[in-house]
Amino acid sequence: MRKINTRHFHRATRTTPREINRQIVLNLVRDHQPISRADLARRMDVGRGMVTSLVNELLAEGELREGETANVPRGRKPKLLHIRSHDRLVFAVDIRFTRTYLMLCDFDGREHAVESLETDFDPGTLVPELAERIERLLRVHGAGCSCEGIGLVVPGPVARGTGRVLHAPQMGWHDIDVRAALEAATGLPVYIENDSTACALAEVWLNPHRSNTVESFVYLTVAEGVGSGIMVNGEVVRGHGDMAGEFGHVPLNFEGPRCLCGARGCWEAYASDLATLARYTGLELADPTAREQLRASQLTVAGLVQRARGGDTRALETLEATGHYLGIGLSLVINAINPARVILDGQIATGWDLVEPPMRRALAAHTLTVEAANTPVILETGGIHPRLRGAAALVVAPVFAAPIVA
Amino acid sequence: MRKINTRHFHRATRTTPREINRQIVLNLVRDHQPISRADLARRMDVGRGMVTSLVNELLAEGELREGETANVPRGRKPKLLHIRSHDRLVFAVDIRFTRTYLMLCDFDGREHAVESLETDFDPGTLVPELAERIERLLRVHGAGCSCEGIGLVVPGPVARGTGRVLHAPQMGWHDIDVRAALEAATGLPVYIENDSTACALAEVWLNPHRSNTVESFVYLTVAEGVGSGIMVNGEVVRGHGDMAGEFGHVPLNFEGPRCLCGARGCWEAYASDLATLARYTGLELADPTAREQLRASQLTVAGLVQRARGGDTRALETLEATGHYLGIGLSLVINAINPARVILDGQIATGWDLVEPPMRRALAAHTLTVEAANTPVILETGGIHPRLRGAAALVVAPVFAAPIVA
DNA sequence: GGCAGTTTGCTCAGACCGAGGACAAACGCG
DNA sequence: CGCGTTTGTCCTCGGTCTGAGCAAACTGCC
Repeated sequence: MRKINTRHFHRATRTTPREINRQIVLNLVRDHQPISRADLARRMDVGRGMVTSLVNELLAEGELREGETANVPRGRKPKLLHIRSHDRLVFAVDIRFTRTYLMLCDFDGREHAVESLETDFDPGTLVPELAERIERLLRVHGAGCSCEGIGLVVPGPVARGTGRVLHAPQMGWHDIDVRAALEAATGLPVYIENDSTACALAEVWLNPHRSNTVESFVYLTVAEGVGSGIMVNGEVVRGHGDMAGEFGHVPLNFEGPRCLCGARGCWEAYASDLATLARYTGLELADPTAREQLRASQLTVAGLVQRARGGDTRALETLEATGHYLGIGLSLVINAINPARVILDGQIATGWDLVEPPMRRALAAHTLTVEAANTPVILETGGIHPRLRGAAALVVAPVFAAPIVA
Repeated sequence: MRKINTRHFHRATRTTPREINRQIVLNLVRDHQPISRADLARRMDVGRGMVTSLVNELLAEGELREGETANVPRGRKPKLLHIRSHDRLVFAVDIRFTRTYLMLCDFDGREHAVESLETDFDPGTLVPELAERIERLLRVHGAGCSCEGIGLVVPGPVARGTGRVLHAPQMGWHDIDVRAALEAATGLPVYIENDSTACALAEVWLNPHRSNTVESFVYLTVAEGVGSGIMVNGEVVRGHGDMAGEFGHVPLNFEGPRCLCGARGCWEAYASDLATLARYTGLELADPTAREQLRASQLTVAGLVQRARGGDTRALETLEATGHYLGIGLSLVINAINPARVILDGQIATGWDLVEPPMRRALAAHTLTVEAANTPVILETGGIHPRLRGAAALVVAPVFAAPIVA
């Protein structure tokens, strides 16, 4: 139940019903392809005549494609409809601290080519290099195809209106307009979003397996830090200053250990991979030299899981502690948002059988109902890097999104 | 950008544009009344002809009312339009632990009559008594008026689909269907919601003063416990199991003091009125006899504020500590949701000048940007009980809500 | 009082689109 | 080949927006 904003609203015109039904057809084809016109008419509860008219429009626009005819036991054989996806290309770019990843994929998110490069923190160097690679990939793989745009994922909050990167401490970026720069350099439309939010969007827009009825979930990324993308009522939560989803820096214990952000007892300081490794090695997370030592040691959480499985009891205890803290942080997420599920991405997932029991115990202690405590946690198994999928989703989503009315 | 749910969607029909524009007219009149047809046409950017047609429909349905003619410097004088509100009555019912409040108001939320009764925990006794009082009030005050429905607010989560009260520990209710009972007893439509959510809804639907463009805020109620209603992207957050907004039981410090819910270090255990008083008196919150002692002492937070102003340094320190804990809890809310503002209701607001500085310091320490740390906190000054206004909003909102399409 | 200019509210033809029925095409089966 | 079934298209009808045109109402000025 939404209130109509009387300062900024979208009046219905003559063409509004068609825009709405057009998008419904598009989404029905996407979710049930291949599908016949008659089947669409049944699912939409309209006459076949209207479907014909809508489909013809979408075929003319190149959104749909008519495929083979189906074999049915009785009657005329239907011509099946598909989303036109194989010759529509999308670039996904994931800018990270160490390396920047670049994927060329089609409209279904199917990977065509992936490459990566060392991240240059200066946008003046990074953007031209990206543009050059994109142009080359398009020449090599994009024969006879159209390119719909570039999805760009950055490690920090992005201003929704302007597309400027507000704050990316890892890159040393403050209020940088990479989007406009890349758009100018390539001539393609660029969509930008912060990493966690993009992963949540990918879960909705580029996940062929899971049901589309889940309208609220939290996408949690546990790596050097803890990031989260929030989906509520079917829409991403960006917040007033585009700073929502910073669950990594909620205090679990305001008398706890120092976090990199300067505060005490942030969730990150307990449950991130760095925190887990620091606990195992006995190093102090807030100490820069200790962090350097940690990096040099080549120790990873995945390695810790292997050690634990190999009989290293201290590794096991460390992981169990991480599970406990993960549960306390999750209790906070669940008490706040009560999502239908939590999706977890990170190396910690490789040892989930070790981590989950203490996590569930902590969750049970800090949530109000058993249903909340049993909120499903789904491990991200994405073959493709989830963030690249998120970047691709940025380009795909606007095409299928519900029209804005009222 | 919302994805269309292909299992459950709302197709556009011939009448969809009119439904949309009808609601827009209704909302424009509500926000700018009194307003002329010509002015509506200008605001909507349509011809005056269409406005005439829409308005005639709304007049016939009794949603609008034609009032006096305006005095304008030039040209024909317009006939001004109003929402028909004075002869449309709404009952608001607020069921609380000690007493149950009952308000008769009009469609603008203007109070006509208020009364209260001792709360009987047995719905079999409470509902008939409510129905009797509602019938009597309608006889006395409702001459020539229609009654649009009853808004019912309860202290606990409500199942969105069925309207059953899932869990109201104060009342000893578990999975109780008060709504159906009251509907059967009165013959009026009953809308039910939990108290915090209803307060948030009232802020959107029954607040003539504040701008309607704020699409995300958190309504915080600090009393015996800490409750919260969350508004994000213009819609209330109920969560998957209708348990969202339980910020009161997020752990601030998992090694902290025991909370009534059984866990340790809940926000409630630090910042609720009971927690503040316990800290002042040195009593243990988790101990039932201490709680009884506290109740018997007649000490309130408002009283504590007076003592602090009178020079009681320990009262001042206690309030400042509460401010500190309030800030830590709010940092959590702000890191998670990043709302445009926080609305605060509770006795603690009477001493806000004492409480805010330590609150802001704690907020600054635990949020990532200065904008987030400076999130405005607005004190609820509602003359009418905010929860009664929330109950009334439940009846009013559906009339003005945007239609559901796609 | 009469006239010009302005604003409001209403009417009406035209265009767009959904609703629903009619019909040809395509196909399997006896 | 005819029958039944299913698909896809066509066409008319009615609801809604669109935009122009017009009468009504009002002020100010001559």
